[in-house]
Amino acid sequence: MSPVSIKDIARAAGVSHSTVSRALRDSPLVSPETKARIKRLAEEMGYSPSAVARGLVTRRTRTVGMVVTSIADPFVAEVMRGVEDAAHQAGYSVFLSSSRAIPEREISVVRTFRQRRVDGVIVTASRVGSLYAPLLEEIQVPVVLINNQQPGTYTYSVSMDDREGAQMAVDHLIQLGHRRIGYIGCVHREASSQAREAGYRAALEAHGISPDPRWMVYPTETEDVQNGQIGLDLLLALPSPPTAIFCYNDMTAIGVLQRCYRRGIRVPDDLSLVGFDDIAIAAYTIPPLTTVRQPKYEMGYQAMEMVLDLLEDHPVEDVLVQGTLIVRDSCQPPNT
Amino acid sequence: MSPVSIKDIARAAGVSHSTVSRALRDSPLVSPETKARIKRLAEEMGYSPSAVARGLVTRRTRTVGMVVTSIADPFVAEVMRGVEDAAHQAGYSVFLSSSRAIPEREISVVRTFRQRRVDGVIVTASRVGSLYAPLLEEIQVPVVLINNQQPGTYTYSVSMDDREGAQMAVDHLIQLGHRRIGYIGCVHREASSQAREAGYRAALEAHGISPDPRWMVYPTETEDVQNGQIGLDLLLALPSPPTAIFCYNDMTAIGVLQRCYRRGIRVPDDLSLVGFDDIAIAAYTIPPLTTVRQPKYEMGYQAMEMVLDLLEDHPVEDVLVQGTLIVRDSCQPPNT
DNA sequence: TAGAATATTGCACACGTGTGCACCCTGTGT
DNA sequence: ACACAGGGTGCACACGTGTGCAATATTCTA
Repeated sequence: MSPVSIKDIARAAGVSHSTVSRALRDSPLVSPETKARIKRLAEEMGYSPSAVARGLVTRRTRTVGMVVTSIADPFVAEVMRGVEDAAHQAGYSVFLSSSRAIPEREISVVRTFRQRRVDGVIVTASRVGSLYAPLLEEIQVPVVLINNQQPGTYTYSVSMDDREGAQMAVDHLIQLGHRRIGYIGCVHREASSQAREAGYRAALEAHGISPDPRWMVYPTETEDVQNGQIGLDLLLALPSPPTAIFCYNDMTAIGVLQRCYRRGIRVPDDLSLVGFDDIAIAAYTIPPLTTVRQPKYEMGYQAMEMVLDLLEDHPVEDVLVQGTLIVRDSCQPPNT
Repeated sequence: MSPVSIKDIARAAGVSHSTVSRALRDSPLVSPETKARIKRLAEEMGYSPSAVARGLVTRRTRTVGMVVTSIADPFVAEVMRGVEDAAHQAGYSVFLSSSRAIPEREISVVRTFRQRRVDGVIVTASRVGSLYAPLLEEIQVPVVLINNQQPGTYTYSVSMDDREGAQMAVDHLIQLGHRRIGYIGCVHREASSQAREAGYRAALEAHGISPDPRWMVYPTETEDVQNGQIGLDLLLALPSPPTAIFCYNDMTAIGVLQRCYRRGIRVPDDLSLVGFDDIAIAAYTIPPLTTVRQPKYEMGYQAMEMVLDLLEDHPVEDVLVQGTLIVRDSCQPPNT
């Protein structure tokens, strides 16, 4: 009925449970013969050590909690892959919870992780709510934030160099000959959107182009795709509309693509487009999307490694990763 | 340093830890006054009950393990959302692990879950490996398989009616006037691909069309997108190629779309296309994809609910969910 | 051969929580 | 005054594992 414990094995082997415990952990204190006998017995009896009992006494659960705003987000999914791989490799398990950016849910998620005595927490939330930060302090375990630097005693971060990435993207458009370039931002991720806009401006200014304020639009939809659709309409309504658009992210670019299709605008012939993130489908849009790749998997992997380092009191410092420009087919020189 | 326990509270309140335990669980055995006092104290001292200690004594961890083949799969992501929501609502937490269809990894994942003493397991693996099934039996907790019926004492399933869904899809094409309809299958998900093919044949036969064996192709790539690309080439090489194609799933259809774009074939003008799954991007492809929706979120939600029912010894039976035809813009009557 | 060093093993406690049972105290009924 | 009921509380044990220390058995040294 109930699973076999070391006591059961001890009884069967005619030794104390301490000896069994030591034997199974390969302690040198146990004679080779009894060790072998005990191990064989454990195998036969189908013994599976209880991580929960072990966690209770060692005060380490070998567990991390991962909070995301949306499980279905393709960006987040890649990060999760990285986290899970690194965790698995180190013998850790990961709890997954989504906060959906709902305050009460954020609270309950963090509280749950605390009760579960996770050894660390990894957060992939574009926006760490105001009441969220103190919560994370309270949990008393290492916290690593992805793409969200925050001042805090226990919180560290691995994040993307948004500014630099954006600059690369826009620079690419300028090299192709574009001069009027739009930017469709995102109001819900203020920090990163600002940083990308800064990179956008820097690229333009580096080439002596002074950005027209009307080129930068910030639709307020919650769905990125819709932001792209609306953003395109906004930009095309301008007296002399941009010949190229840099989008906050790939989903936004997909919205633009969609709207172009509806309006009969050809990409890249009539309009060039570059995205951000390089999510999986970006390679399969029509046309395939030129974009700035964030090393999502690696970011997740590194975040988990940071947690592990933190747990072993190794010195750790925040990580800033660089993006890569992935040139596909959504850009070409302006046609006039 | 170490978190406060009920013993600490007991000391502060001048009572035994038993009383604290009872007070915090709202036992009627404790007088209202002491109960209030203890609760206030617990609050002040920042008490957070240890789920691991509780799990040890109650022999219930309020935890489930979720195994998926790939975390990044958009289908899986939606299922996970459902599982996590239902779990959260019931006060359960979910461990996430990916098996990547690697046998040794599958073993290690299941073993880990067992050690963690999860109360149940949910598996979303298109293919439950041969050595996988006995493993799941061995774990001694309820197991719910998604889209993968398996005979087994402890395993239940919630799955999609592939045959019916496929039939709807193909019927739709026939109604539009198509007579030569292709099917691009998937060799790596044998069961579901066969079922969808069966639905495809049934639809054709119901309309007196006897399917040409050459209309059904099974590329062997591991990536669905590539299967679509190759599948299209195969079908178009036929003497009189199909005017419409039913794809194993949306990613396959996206591959077809991609290839059509390369080859200058217009969808739906020159070729009609229908997918399967209705993953999020299906609404944003160019053109938006007509497809059969699987209620992914609901399937995950139900799977979790089944686990909960099983844990309370409620009678449970396998679930077969029906798909819905989502008509978008990738189909139209044949143009000759 | 005695004493000491060493190799094995068991005892007992700890981790934090839940719970059956015994105990105490107070109030009530006769 | 006594018996009894019943509410409130503490004792003690359990859950499964890890570990310091003592105890025992074995081997080595002089």
